[in-house]
Amino acid sequence: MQTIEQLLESKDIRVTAMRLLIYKFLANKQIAVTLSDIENAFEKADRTTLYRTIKTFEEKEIVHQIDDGTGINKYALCESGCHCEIETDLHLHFHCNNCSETICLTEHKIPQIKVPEGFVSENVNLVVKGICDKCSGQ
Amino acid sequence: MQTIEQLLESKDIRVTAMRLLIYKFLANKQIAVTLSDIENAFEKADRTTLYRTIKTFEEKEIVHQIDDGTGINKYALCESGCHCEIETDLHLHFHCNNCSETICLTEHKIPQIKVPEGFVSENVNLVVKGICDKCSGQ
DNA sequence: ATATTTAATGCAATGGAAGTGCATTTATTG
DNA sequence: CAATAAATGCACTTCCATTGCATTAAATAT
Repeated sequence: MQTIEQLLESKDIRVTAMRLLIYKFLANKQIAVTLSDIENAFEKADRTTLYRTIKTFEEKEIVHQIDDGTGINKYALCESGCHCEIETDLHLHFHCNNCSETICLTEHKIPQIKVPEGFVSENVNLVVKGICDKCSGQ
Repeated sequence: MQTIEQLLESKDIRVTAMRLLIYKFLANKQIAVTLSDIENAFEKADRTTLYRTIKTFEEKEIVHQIDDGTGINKYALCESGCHCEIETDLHLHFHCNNCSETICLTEHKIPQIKVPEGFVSENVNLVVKGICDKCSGQ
């Protein structure tokens, strides 16, 4: 079990108080969050810092960005074993039309998609929209 | 073979010069277009008109909106037999990382996606990114 | 330990795209 | 031809993403 500090260092990310806080915030969330979500959680911090922290995490593959079709970028921590850079490991995301939450369905891998002759597939984005378990249970 | 006028009327859309032009513009494109693309093609027209025309077409199921992950909405004419409102008929889209064009792969239907217990799937968005046939042929 | 260098943070501003309210023009109906 | 309804054009607004630059904090070299 490695500490967050060790994890960041192993990815060549300098450890700062802000980064630790943001990491912990993401770790506590089960859902993908927007920059605004983070902003609201850290009102004392500047939005640019939060933005750049997330971008750093993304580059270093600590988080992955999710485009769930709402037009607003969301982010979620990569899990251990989440090789988001490898095509065959992509999981899908579920966006709830009721509560607007976006959830990583990590265990649901995206099936191999065939593309026509001449096309080269590098990446796949799959978002299922509907009603999530919490909302459908009402 | 019905005329564009007849098509629009059959969908309860009033025929105007602008709408005919925009329809023809879309029909001539093999790729999905952004509002800016349309704007550039019709510099004399107001952006709002183009925007609302596209929205009208979308509501009446003349075009479908595509979210290809670039953050910019794109639109493409529905083909005959493109029942974009029916989940099982969804086709996938291909976004070229080289030329940034987005193409409807109408013949490629999206496989049935299983979601966990309690989740209700209403809609699926699948975008494959990579290199398109034109760019890979270089 | 201190100077030097490098990276992180904060502030201000910009730009792109989506969307809305209202006045005006154009088309449709009585 | 008058009355009504919809389409168009203009002016804004809002929201989010992104960048430049000055400042502060951290890491490295001396």
